Amino acid sequence: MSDAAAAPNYKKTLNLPQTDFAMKANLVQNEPASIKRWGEGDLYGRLRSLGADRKRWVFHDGPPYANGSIHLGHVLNKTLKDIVVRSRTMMGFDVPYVPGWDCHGLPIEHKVMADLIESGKVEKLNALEPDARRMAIRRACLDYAMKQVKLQRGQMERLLTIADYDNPYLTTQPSYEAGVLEILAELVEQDLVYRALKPVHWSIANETALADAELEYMDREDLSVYVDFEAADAGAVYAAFGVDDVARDERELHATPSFMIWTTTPWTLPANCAVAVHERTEYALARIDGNITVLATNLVEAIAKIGKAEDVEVLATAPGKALLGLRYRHPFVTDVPACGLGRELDTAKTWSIVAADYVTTEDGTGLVHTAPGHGQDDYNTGVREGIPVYCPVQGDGTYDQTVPAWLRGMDIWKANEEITRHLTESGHLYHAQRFSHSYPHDWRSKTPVIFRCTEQWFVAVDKPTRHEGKTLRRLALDAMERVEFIPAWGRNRLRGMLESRPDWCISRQRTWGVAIPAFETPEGETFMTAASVRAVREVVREKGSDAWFQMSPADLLARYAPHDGPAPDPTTLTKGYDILDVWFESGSSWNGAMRARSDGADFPMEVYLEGSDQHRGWFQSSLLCALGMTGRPPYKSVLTHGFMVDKDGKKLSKSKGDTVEDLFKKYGADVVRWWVASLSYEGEMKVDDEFFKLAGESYRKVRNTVRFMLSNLSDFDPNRDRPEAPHPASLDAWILGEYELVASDVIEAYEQYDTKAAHHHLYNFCNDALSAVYLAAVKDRLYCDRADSPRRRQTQAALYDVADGLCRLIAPILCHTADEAWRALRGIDAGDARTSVHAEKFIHSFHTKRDQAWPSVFKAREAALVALERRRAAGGLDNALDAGLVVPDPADDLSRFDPTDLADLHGVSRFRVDQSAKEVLAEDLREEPYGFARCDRSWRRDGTVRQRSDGGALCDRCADAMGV
RNA sequence: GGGCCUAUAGCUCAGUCGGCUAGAGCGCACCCCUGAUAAGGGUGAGGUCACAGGUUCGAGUCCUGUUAGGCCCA
Repeated sequence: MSDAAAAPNYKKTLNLPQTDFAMKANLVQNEPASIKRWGEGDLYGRLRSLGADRKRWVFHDGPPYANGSIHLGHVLNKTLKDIVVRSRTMMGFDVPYVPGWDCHGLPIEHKVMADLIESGKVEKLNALEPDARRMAIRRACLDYAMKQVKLQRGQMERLLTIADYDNPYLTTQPSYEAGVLEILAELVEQDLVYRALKPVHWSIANETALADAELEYMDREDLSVYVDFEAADAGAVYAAFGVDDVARDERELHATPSFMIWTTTPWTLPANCAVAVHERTEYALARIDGNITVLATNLVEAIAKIGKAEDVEVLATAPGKALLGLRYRHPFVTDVPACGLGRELDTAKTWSIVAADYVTTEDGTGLVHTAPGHGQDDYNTGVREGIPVYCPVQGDGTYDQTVPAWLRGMDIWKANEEITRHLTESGHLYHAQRFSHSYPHDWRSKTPVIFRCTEQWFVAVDKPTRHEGKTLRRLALDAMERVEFIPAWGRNRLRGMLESRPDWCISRQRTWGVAIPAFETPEGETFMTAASVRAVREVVREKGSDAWFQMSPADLLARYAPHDGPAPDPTTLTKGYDILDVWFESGSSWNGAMRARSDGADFPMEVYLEGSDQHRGWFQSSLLCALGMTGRPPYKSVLTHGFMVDKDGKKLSKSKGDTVEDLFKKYGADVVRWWVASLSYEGEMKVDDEFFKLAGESYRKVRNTVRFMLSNLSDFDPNRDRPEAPHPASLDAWILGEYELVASDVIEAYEQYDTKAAHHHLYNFCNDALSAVYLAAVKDRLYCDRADSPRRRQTQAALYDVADGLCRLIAPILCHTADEAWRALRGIDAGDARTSVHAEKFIHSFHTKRDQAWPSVFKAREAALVALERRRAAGGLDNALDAGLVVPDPADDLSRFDPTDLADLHGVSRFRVDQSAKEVLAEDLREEPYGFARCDRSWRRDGTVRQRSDGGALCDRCADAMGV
């Protein structure tokens, strides 16, 4: 009975772990096999066919823009969506998921035009008739967009997302375009669509409006002028500064004050209609070399210096708020036409002081020259205040006939000098100087662009709709109360934007999009009614939006029925060439994609899930479109996520870091998804190579845990070997109970879209409950018991159930690994593409009965492990199997448990309960007077160890297993 | 400049209605095992809860301000 005796090598007699499920995941190679298998087995189609008796839960994909490779933002968004879709499916819902792409719009047109210019084809193009030219551009755009869709689709599939990729919705599909025009018709019918002026960047050289992407900012030197606008009512100005008539007399303030403005575009002065101040800025009534003028207090000194003034005095100060409503006289204009289509004008406000919060005192005078026809800010102010949106500049850069005679027909750049000279002569000019600044230029002609008002189409948000007579804004604000926002602050954010948003400008002067089907009569009247839009819609439904560019007005209106109302003779009409804002298109997806495919059944959708930038974009455009047509919001819930930042929390630079494809190659999609699931997506998320490495390590922990379970089930057949339900005090009952707790936590987390919590619970279950506790404890019986011992089979049954349940729980996140593991567990043939964990439901419970005293066991265990560690540190007792534990049990909780189970739970050879003990005693079994020998096979110390017939020293259990 | 949001251990995150000594995991240190082995296990050290005020018997939590950062506007 000596430990040192040469004993047979028992390793081969153990039931050691065995599995084909590799420790090394090799995701880069194996994930594509899963994708292929899911495709061959038509997983998406099969999930739909499962859905016959399931409740439908419709997820609606926001369409990414079809341009370029997907980036980390797409990875985040698509992974979160996929986790939602897969988890809701496994909860037992029918969750269709139609992916979409936003295919129209400027970025694509821009790219295509740049390519055409580069390849020299643009000359040929320009020689074509306008419609033929537009069609040539459109064909090139469509071609480009389809390539991008194909590229992105492949990358999204590589991310292991499941969707109806063979049947996506594209904003270029005729049926989709018809759905867009349907909404437009509904809005037109309610008289919500109107035409009005709006400032745009305008290229004089090309006589066209430009988009932001077509601008290049270059330095330019302009004449900047400080101009005095004479007050219309001197007394009112003094009063605003608290200087009453008595005080004026006393201080001999008889001069008429002026308001001093500053501008770098003197050519816009003829269009001046107001002066803006900031309500909270302090303004001074100052005397500068005899002239009394109003300007921001903290700029008085600097401006006096610029004009080389010698005598400067601040007479009084007042907040900007006090100046509001004061009138002034334009230095050379006496009449402004009442222009500003679509809005009532308040002519009394022309040439008065108004408030604007963009006014600063960083440069200028603190009083901002406001020409609503020539600037975005100015325009917004003009619209808000009801002052004219006056634009006397024509497309060729010359003034029209509404300006003073000396300016008519003059080129605006020449006018800069002329106006300055005129102001000098009339005594309105305080100072003029050259000023160098960054100024937008036309990217093609390299000439400076101007802001100029053009006619655009708008959707009114403050006009009554047919839905209880409420305005779109009112409907939208009301809807905020009914929609669920995750996180909740999304509601406030959207509400704030809805409260302050202007009417929606839905037109663009472009080619790549759905044309606004407006006609013009020979008299210059616009013809667009609900019926005419619907007539065109029917043509578009069949032939696509190309029809607008290919067909005559008469053919486009062929479906226009007489009872639709009087219409102009179609043969006299000409077509308009504005296209719809792409946000109007994507905002119609609930109709053009989802309702169209379900006969109207899939509305409203359960959830929209996009980045927080979409509060301004898709969440809002979808909401307005849906409310306008149906009176209802298109979604029940809005879920938003934040953006990626670098490891220091700074904005992510586009050029830095790995591409998405690099990530798939370096880590595999499951690791990337595991990382995404761990993020606090509601805020900013830090991204760095280091985090993917960490995610890889924690992924491996999960994978190894699953692998260990699988490897101990190689000889287990659940149909053949499953015993009765485990005893409540057994380890197996404990782990099944733990599984049920984690399943409940994880499923609840999925329900609440809390991927981080799901990730956390899953990882901790693998790491703690399984790896550190249960699997460590049951190793001995799995390895050393007779293969078919009831105790071993009991544990295998628990392992099988837990592995089965766990594979399902991780499936929405680790969709490749889960399927691979689950198939290994079930022994599914590699060629069988029709079986997948993703078609299964979550397992909530095994109806396990657990002993109430388990918490006491783990409380005692904590103390016992500390005692054991102390004993080890004291020296001589390194191997826990040489140790025994004597544990106090004052409440008599532990006696119901099997001492062997408890010993296994602590990794020791013997566990004894002593009700009277005060503290845990870790004893060295080698010092036992009776001699606790070590079993050569199980390495445990046990009173039953004896020399056996095969020459080894074995415990009874091992002797039985060996049959000796 | 405005709206919305974020800040807790070296890192990623919990922390409910304001209430015991602020918790996990990773990492780190030390140790064990060598029959999960490019694995597994144990113990331990880490925090002025961004900063400054305020409310309260009591504040990580509520209020105000500041700083840093993000999204959207301007």
